Amino acid sequence: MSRAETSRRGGRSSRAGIRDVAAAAGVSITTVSDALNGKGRLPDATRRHVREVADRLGYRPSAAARTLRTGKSGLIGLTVTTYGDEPFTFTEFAYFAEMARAATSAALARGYALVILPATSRHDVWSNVALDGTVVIDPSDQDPVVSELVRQGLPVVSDGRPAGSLPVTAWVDNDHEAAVLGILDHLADAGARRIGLLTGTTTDTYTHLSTTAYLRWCERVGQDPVYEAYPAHDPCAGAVAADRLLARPDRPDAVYGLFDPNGTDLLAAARRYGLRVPDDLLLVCCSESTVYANTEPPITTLSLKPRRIGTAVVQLLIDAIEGVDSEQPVEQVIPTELIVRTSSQRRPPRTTVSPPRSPENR
Amino acid sequence: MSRAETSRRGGRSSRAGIRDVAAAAGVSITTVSDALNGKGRLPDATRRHVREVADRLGYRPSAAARTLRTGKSGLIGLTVTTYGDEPFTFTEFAYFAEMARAATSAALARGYALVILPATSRHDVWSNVALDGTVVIDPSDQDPVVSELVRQGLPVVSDGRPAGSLPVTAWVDNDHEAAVLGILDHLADAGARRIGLLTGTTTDTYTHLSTTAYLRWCERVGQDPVYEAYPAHDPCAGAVAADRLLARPDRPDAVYGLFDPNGTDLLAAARRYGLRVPDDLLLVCCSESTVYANTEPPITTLSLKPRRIGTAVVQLLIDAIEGVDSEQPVEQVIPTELIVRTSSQRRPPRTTVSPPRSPENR
DNA sequence: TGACCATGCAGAAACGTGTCTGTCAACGCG
DNA sequence: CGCGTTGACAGACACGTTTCTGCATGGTCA
Repeated sequence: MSRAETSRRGGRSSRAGIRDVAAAAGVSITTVSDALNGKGRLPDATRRHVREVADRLGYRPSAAARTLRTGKSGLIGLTVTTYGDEPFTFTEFAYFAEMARAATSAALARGYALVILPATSRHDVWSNVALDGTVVIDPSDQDPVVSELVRQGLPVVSDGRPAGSLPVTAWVDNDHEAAVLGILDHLADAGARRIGLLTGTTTDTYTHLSTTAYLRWCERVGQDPVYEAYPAHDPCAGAVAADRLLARPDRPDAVYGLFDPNGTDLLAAARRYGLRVPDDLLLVCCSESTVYANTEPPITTLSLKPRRIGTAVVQLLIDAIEGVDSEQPVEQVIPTELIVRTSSQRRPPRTTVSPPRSPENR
Repeated sequence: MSRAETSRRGGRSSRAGIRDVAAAAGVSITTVSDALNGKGRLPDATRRHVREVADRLGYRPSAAARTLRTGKSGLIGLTVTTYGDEPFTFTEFAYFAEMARAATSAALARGYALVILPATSRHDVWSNVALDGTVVIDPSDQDPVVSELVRQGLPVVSDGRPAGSLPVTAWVDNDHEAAVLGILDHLADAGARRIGLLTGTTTDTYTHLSTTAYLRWCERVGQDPVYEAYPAHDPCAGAVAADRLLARPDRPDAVYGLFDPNGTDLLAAARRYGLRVPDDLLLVCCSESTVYANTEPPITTLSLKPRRIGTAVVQLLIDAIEGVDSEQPVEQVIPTELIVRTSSQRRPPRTTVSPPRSPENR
């Protein structure tokens, strides 16, 4: 007791520890711990007394000590794949921003916090933070980071179905093939005769699945594929690719762009070539941005529902962390949403096509 | 030694600890720690030997134990102000996304990781994570979180100059008054006779400083202020406010919008009223989005340079954490950048639009 | 040859918490 | 009255590091 008092380094500099609270309340360390965590069997009077003393001393339990003892840190890693020199692209596109935001909210609601980590990092950064689990966005084939984490016994949940035989604990994804087929059918219904695709050169599963779905659709309906691919992380390359697509001799009369900026790029290219949208060219792109509601004309977009994905990923991960053997499948598919606007309707109905939605789309 | 061996809970489940490495290498714990951290005075042979054994065992030091011992976690909190029910708005606007991205990169480069935390949270989330310091975006007046953190002795650096007497360690901001004055002068030079403002109803310093700068400019040049204010977090309200501004009897012939979506909203409203941009209406808005390079017409934007701000904030914070008494001032002002496009030039320069190239160019 | 220092390494004390084990008193019951 | 049981709490250990202190050894110099 007096030892606990004097073992403090003389000064009052250090924050109050559990020993100080115990001494001030006249009880033992065990009682303090039990009282604050609601664990043991204590009379309410003691519990209240200890809590009041702790508040008065401004006691905050040490997160490091708690983590060391319990083995749980309450931290979840959030990893995004990287392109080029920048440590990560994070929010090149609105998708990541929305997804990360939803994931953070969901984690917070269950008492966890998110740590942003780069996929390509030296081990020192990763091992410097105690994680309970990790969310991986779009893991690449044979991702070494994922393998290492799984080897350490940490749960890993991925946004995007893992390529190859990546041993993730669970994953969440859209049905990209169904989404692309739906869009192509939608465009064909609107009168498109030759549908082009603006796609990427990267090998992630989203690009791959979408492109092969397009190719298979073309084969089925007997249309020659018309597409341009470009490195998706380079916005300038996107504008150039959009221009090239509309400059082709076999110019498409409808285009689906896989990436967020494709809409404005295609619109600008169409203007350069004197093509009217939707009269001469139908347009759809995959985007989470609200700007496409106010462009001239408004552009039909496919939403991957990143909010729902981010939430689902975190729920799955925390369930795995806390050992809740959820009976749900470890693979979860989130439906996409096609927001139909003027750009994909050859004969725009004079009624408001999409009812004025509230900003809150749940 | 044999005790360390048998004290492991029998199974091989647990990860290898420093004791296991020491035993396997035939040295003491001290030697292992020194060898891996490059601390003590050891012959290179021993150092190499220990490192090799550690690698072979897949040894990863426990971040929790290290944090508990050293008092440094390598974690930096990132807090953004919240509106309404959602835990935070994070990336309502591209600004936050860019800023957070730059901050993460800068932190990673110095061996730190960022933890996303909400400003309005119960203490349990905050005290569950051991932070070395915190970045606060746009702290509100008398922010209780900031006060609490400072009281605990943690460095706090804010993005946005702190309102009131908030005791932050340092802050970084733009010179918003100068930026607004520069835009107003730019618009006046382009021939604007009556400049309107689209502003917010919130009380953050950005909105406040920008609005007062506008009002003072109006007073100086003898123009009646023409502005509409709306809750900036509600995108629908922004569209409505833009419409209202252009529907006024004293309709402005130039508008500056303080928030990111104002550009497209104003453009849509102008179209509704048959106003041509820039002939009938000059337009500038504050945005980090690249979509304004490809709108019709392209819109002049003011960039707050969030990348530079995010980097500067983190550098300042880590300097404070590591006790680098930087001789730099604790207040750092980042210059803004006006990206002049067609929408703010009454006589658009003869931009050589790339002519429709022949389809044959490969 | 003894004093002294540099070198290479081991032992043990923290860091602050959660929790297992155990003690002590009171109490019901035969 | 003896004894098992239960409630309320204290003591002590473990979590896995970092680091302070200290011991042995061998070489150098007076």
